[in-house]
Amino acid sequence: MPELPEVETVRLSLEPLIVGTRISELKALHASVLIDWTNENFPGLTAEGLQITAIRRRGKYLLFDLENDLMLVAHLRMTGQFKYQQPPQALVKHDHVAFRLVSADAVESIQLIFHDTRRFGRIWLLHRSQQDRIAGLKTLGPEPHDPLLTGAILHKRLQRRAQSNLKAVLLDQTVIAGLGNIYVDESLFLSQINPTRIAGSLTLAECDRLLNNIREILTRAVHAHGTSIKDYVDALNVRGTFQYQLQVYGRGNQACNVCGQALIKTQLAGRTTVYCPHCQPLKPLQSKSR
DNA sequence: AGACACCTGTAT
DNA sequence: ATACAGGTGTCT
Repeated sequence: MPELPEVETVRLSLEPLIVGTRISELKALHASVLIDWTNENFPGLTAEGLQITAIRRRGKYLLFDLENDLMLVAHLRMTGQFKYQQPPQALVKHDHVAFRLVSADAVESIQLIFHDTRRFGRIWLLHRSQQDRIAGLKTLGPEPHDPLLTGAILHKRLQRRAQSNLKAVLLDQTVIAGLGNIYVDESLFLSQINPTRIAGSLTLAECDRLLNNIREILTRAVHAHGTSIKDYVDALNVRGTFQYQLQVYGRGNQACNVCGQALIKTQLAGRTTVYCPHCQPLKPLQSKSR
């Protein structure tokens, strides 16, 4: 479920609650969800007893920095969720990893649960030096808001997969980090670019516009605390509200909010894709200029 | 590039 | 019973 805005919202909700706390217990309730690499190269190192010094985000990954150069890296995939529970509560179905945290003054006992119905999500415990072993993290493309990323650079990155569907290329995390099915469709709609085009066909001007609109959509979505269609909530069980601003995602066959024409629903790159055939024409309407 | 796999829940 | 879901890794 979660894309960049949802992961960022989880990060923002956790940051004031857990940074500075100490992990007193880390327990895997389902073995496959917690991947512990510390013993392979750093026998004896454990997360237990260590303080959480920061929580960062890279693409759709959450990075918890611990003392002693250890890290916890988490990916929520489709239905993963962190639950901050203070006081601690009884475990429920699909709770897979349980943290007990102790506040900096050692007074409060906090429970942090990784809960995931579909169990696609993962948490890695590793030393900083082992980060590159997470292939998806190592090969991650630029952050959409990286000031070094420009329309020209996006254009160049699209050229590397020039013959592929634009939709597929924007979903590729090695091209640009953090976009998923919702925000690709919304960004393309705002940019008036047809998702069925091949990536190599975008002009430099279109890449400038697209990057600006990706940033605009992601910024708005973070301000709205993400999109909650079904499962997604932040670490305090709060739903986002960006679903009320969606223009195309989930609106197949409905009327376009801009022109009133029926939105097209199709499959691209194996994913349901919705766009407006009038507002996102294959041939730009205004391309009379030269 | 595309199919399939990983899982479970929900809607039709 | 079948299709589909906010993601990604692997194998044709």
